[in-house]
Amino acid sequence: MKPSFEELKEKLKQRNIHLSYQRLRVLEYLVQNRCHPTVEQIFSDLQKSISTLSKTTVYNILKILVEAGVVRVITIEDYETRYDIEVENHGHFKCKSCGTIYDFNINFDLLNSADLKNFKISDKNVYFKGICPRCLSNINETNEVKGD
Amino acid sequence: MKPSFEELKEKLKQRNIHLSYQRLRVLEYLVQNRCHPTVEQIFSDLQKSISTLSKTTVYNILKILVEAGVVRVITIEDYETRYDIEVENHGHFKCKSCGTIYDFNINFDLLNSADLKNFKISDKNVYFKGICPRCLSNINETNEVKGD
DNA sequence: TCCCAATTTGTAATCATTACATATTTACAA
DNA sequence: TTGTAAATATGTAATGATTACAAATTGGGA
Ligand SMILES: [Mn+2]
Ligand SMILES: [Mn+2]
Ligand SMILES: [Zn+2]
Ligand SMILES: [Zn+2]
Repeated sequence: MKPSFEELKEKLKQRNIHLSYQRLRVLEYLVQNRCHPTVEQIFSDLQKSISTLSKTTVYNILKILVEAGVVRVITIEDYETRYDIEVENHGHFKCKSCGTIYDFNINFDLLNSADLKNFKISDKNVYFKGICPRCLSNINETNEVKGD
Repeated sequence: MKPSFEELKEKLKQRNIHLSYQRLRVLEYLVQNRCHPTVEQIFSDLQKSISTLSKTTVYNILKILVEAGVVRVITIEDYETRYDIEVENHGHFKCKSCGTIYDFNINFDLLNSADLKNFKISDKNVYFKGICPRCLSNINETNEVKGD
């Protein structure tokens, strides 16, 4: 878990993926910004320091990184695709109030279903939605009421 | 589970949602087609018998049904939104080969994570991907090889 | 240095979804 | 039954994310 930039570079080299400047910067961005950013966030942030960057390049690179297995796609909402540098199994919780996506650990071994006995499973995603503790306490403060 | 058309109509009445002809036909379609159809599938199939139907209407109705809690949105892939008349907790498996989305039962009580102790959870989605038994056997036949 | 292939870039095309104005239907009172 | 306002449906235009594509740039080996 928590793959380092160096480990990821090594993994890409092993898969014969050339480490161009743009690819390294996108990879570095994802390592440093584990908030599950959108393409727009990655592009607009990186463009500040790479003025020639094209959004098409960001799309291309993300596709390559996903195919290489070092990035995973998060589709909690049908209107926004997000990207995660952590590819090991973990759950995602999206707060409906502030929009933050939290990681959480769950025992994926307990997720076995007899119904899938003869299926070959290659990807597992667990998406929850609700209200995060920070927003819950804000709501309580606003209402000036203690408890639920 | 397996909500009947009549039960769903009753549920909508209770929520003061007028049962217009188009709404009933979309509801009926979802009850009869539990393959998790896309808007395009619902629209093009229904248009055969409702020639004046508008795709905007299908979008509007699905939005209302989702808000009323009788339909759930499935976002396994970022490029296609699907709809499910079964809103009780269950998992979804998408076959990467044939595209079929299968339902499967899992014990959602086991899905608790200590990390979410103070979170208010309102929606739980479990999405798996892989190859279904039918496609697995087709692949084996094609290769004329037994076993994996 | 020169050349070829990989990579990046910018623009145009695609396509699902939404916005919005108009048409139709429904509910209900007179 | 008729009139009227609100709800619902329709059709078209606008939006916005993603992809397609051709041209420009880069980088490594001969
Ligand atoms: Mn994550
Ligand atoms: Mn289902
Ligand atoms: Zn929050
Ligand atoms: Zn299949």
